[in-house]
Amino acid sequence: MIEKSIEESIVLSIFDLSNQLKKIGDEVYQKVGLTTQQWLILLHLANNPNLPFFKREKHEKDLMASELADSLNVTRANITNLINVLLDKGLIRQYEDHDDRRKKRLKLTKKGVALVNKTQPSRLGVINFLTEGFTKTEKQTFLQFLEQCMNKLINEDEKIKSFHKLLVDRKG
Amino acid sequence: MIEKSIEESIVLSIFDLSNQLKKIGDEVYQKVGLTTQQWLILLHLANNPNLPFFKREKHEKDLMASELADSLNVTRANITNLINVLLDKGLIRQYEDHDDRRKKRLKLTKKGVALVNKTQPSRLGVINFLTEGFTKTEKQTFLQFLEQCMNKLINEDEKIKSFHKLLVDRKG
DNA sequence: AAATATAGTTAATAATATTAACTATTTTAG
DNA sequence: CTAAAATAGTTAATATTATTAACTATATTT
Repeated sequence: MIEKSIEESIVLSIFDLSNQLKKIGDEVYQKVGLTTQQWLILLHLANNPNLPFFKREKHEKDLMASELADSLNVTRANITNLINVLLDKGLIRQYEDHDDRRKKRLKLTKKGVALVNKTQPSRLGVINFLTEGFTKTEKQTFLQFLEQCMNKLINEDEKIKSFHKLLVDRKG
Repeated sequence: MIEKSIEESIVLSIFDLSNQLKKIGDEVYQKVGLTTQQWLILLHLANNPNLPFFKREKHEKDLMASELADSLNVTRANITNLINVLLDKGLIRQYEDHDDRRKKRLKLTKKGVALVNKTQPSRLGVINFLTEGFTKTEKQTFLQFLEQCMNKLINEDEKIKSFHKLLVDRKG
């Protein structure tokens, strides 16, 4: 019998919640012909300051595909495909970086900006509805908690893998 | 320019964190030939009390495929595939419900139980490491927060869709 | 100057999941 | 009590989402 644990409950709930949010997101964005991943790219190009990516690192210049790959935790090849869809739809445009001609930087078009602006109120409406009833302090603690988890996952990679070695070494 | 919002930061962080956790999970479970989804099924069949599913509803009898589909938020057809892999690996077994012959109930085999037990310490090790440094009270508040979000997503479906109608109705 | 690294793309393919159609059984409603 | 609807599971075809590996072009390092 596995024991109750707040910590495991939290992690499993985060998983579940993220899943549900993604499902709902997919349903909504489907109406404008996008997937949640494509949508996230638009949010990045809109410089949404609430994205964890922008909390980790500041960006002066427009983003490029490899930075999006980093943030979304997928391959560059995958980003190429996602970007092509957004280009086709005229939501973003691409231009070459004059300082480094390997790089292509990405920017929302007017149409892209308009779409983000149009959807932002209903996005925030849902988000505020979901999270209402907690104090600002509680929410801040909550956010710190999430950010700590993320930092550890990113910066203490080796420590985490050491836990898993227990599993693999004495297999069977 | 999109404004800073704790609430949006939280939601985007949950998304990001879940993603990272899934990636790490996939890496680890790959070593025993499983995916994160297959792993989650094992956790369900082990009656892990920390799964949101078991907090929402109590289950006396062994689970069946359609209940897993509910919990994982995927189609039954998908569960059939996932289950077949686990059956092939001898980690679970299936038996017919005598009261309702449409139903097939699922159970961990000895091998399945052994695998869950073997991996639980390293899973909990990582989880405790990630979440350390917060008080029990803070963690409880956090969990309540997550559970509130989930409840609203599940029970107040219509309210949420009403936000999105803003988006679709005045399209363009 | 040569070797290595970075950015992006392409083609083939893997994985993950969905839809639709079907069988079998049970429940509901007239 | 029967006909219709609902539930459980499966199968086959397909969609989607993502990865790997090989490649070009450019920049950086040694």
